[in-house]
Amino acid sequence: MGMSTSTAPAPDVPPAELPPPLPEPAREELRLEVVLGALSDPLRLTIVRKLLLERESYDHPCGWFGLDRPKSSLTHHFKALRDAGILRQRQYGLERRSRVRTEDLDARFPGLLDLVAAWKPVSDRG
Amino acid sequence: MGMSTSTAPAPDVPPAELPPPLPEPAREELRLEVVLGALSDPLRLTIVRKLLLERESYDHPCGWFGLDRPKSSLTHHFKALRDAGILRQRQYGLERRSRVRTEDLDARFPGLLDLVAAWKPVSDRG
DNA sequence: CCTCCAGTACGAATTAAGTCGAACTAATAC
DNA sequence: GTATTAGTTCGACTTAATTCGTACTGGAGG
Repeated sequence: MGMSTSTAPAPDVPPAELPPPLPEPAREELRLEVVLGALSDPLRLTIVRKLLLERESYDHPCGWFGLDRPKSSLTHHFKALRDAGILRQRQYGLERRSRVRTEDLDARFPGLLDLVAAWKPVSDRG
Repeated sequence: MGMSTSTAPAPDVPPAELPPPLPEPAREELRLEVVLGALSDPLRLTIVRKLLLERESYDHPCGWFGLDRPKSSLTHHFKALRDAGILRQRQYGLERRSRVRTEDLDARFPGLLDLVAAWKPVSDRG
């Protein structure tokens, strides 16, 4: 824990100064109907759930999800999630990393993210 | 519970035998993405919220909500809510009364209805 | 410089959802 | 029987969302 220096900007755990978040709605601006609408899509549920379940490491770039869709489609869905206030995205060089705005969402819509984390897509219902 | 007769079918508190529910998905068939999609509409949120907050009396017919929309639009939205598994509807003579499937929804998606009950439309924030 | 790479921006095609009028049905009252 | 009433069904229209190809941007490495 005392090992601070300015030598190595680690790629996964960025040092104190992060790139600024891309434009996003403030916590008070979050609207339930918009958030629910953004989450009513299986692909986007997959994205958010995966971020929730595997967030031990830091933010994740768009390709990390292994989604079999063209890039322009992914841009569209990530933007929908960011516009709804569900994801925060930061630019790290070339890649744009995403994380779930858990604090804001838990504050405004408590319990909602638990539902997303518990969700299972149709293909793997047991 | 020994007071059964066939004399007085009360209009608001129907006796033991209710009309059967209109076709609806079973509890196990409820899908989060479908439920969220159905709730991502302000008018439908209004309907469900109103039912949740003023459910002291029994099921409510479509006109009770005082929604300023043509009847065919209301049919559309009530059907969307029923198909998603959010409302249960029963036919009482001419009118079709609705209630929220609170038990099923609380079982499958705990906390979700609390979010709906706490929702406020844009027009009356602040 | 040029190349590679992650992702965006634009635009067009498709698909889905919402809106609503008009005709209809079915229960109740007369 | 007729009239009224609550709600449906159909169909057409409008609007919004999704999908994705192509062209583009902007940083990193040679």
